Amino acid sequence: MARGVDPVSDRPVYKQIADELRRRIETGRIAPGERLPSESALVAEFGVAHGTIRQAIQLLRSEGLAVAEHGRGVFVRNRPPIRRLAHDRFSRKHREAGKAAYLAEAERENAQPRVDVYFVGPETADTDVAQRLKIRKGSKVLARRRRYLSDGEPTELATSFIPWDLAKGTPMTEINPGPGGVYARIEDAGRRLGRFTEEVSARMPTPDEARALRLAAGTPVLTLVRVAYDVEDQPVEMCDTVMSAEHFVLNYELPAD
Amino acid sequence: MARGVDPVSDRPVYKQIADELRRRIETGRIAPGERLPSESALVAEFGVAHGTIRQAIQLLRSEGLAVAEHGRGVFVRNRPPIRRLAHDRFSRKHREAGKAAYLAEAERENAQPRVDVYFVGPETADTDVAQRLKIRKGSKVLARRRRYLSDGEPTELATSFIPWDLAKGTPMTEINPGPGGVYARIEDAGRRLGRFTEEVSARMPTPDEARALRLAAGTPVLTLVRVAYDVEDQPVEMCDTVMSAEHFVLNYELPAD
DNA sequence: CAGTGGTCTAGACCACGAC
DNA sequence: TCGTGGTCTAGACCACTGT
Repeated sequence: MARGVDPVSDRPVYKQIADELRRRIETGRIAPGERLPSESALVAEFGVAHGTIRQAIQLLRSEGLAVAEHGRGVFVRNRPPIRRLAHDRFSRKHREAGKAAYLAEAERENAQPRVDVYFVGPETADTDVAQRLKIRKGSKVLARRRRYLSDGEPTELATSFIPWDLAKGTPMTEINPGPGGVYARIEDAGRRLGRFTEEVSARMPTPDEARALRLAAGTPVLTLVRVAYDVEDQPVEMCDTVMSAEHFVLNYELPAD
Repeated sequence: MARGVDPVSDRPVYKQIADELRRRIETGRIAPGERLPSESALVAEFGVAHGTIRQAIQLLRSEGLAVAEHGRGVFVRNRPPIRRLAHDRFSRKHREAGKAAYLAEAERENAQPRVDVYFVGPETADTDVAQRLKIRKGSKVLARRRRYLSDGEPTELATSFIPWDLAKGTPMTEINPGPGGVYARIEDAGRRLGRFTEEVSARMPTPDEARALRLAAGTPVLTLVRVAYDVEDQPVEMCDTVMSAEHFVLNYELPAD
């Protein structure tokens, strides 16, 4: 054993090696974006087996400190710039200016926005959707499944559900719902919006989500379920969102009374 | 190779085994809380090496589907009941009823609340704290570091910072700040609260956080930074919170205007 | 092509929990 | 004590990236 690892310590060797590499990253000795020594170099340096080095690197990857690229090397993760969702994201003034929320946001961030629309069409409401929209399970709803990208990098998967009676025959059923987005069309249909509720949580992504968001292993997702209510407090839309946690900080404001 | 795994497939064997086990979990063939077959049983069943089985199980653990207990076995994770933070968490009516936010919450959940106070005393503001409290970096602040538990299970780590001029000589500097909590004492000091902002994000825990919250490997944390402002919009407190993501759903309400 | 990370084997020994 | 998961070795071969 060459340097830094104590084979008789209680702490497993692979964790000691991870500690040492983590130290190098945190002190900037290996800067963000730089490559770690290759596995074989680390085998030589620490005098351990290939598998042990891989365990150490696996640990750093699960901590989100490093990303491996097959055939190229293991690199120190450079944290991408963070997007901030303001609490006025759904303010009427943006809708009236003809901007959907994500466009208003992208403009503020000077990022190139893109939306991949996966599916727009009728589906039947499952238990969760039905409960939140206060309709019967199995009722027809309009589903809009899409992926948002910023400067080409996927940031967010979103699915909206709108009661079919409200959506049918309107531009909501089109790929592009027009200026101001779906919320503007809901107001066009005479349902003035009153409030939104949002439920935020976090978890590890499913394999599908990790692929669609191009997430590195060990990156969690933020999940957000938003329900829009009209001024009579009837739910008119719900939106289920899965976000790459690294790209987002969600901002909220609460009154003290 | 016994069943289910195709050694010539593109998909690595360990992933195929993880797929098969995931299927058993998702279909309920192995119910939440139940034990998976032991590693040696799986070695026999799939006809692969020990290390390959461990890779498969590692994958399930990183997805949060299974937890390993040394010497006992690997168990299907049973999702714990979820706590919900209402948006009226900091309403004046709770404060006036003499309840700190977490107590009002625990009461609603019928859970046994506990707080471990790690430290209460003066510290100097770092860049982030100073910026949010609009004070000079290095200024003296009161820090209150604590851990919240619900029915004995740790759920949340929180650190509050209060400008020293506001806190000194008040019960805020005591372990127990009295009925209604720190926010009630801030109002006692003549700074009526006007609003709160909250910033929510998610990430993987540091090793320290994982230990203090007794997190299973592969469980992310929600982080929340709250700043309290008085009616003159001066910041009076900030609170940095790290929560076990499994235990929390954060609820917010947004106006449409 | 050489060098990188990714998968897999066969075996050894250790540490923990329950009986 | 026995069965469980955890660590580690030494070596093989594969898949991807760059030149």
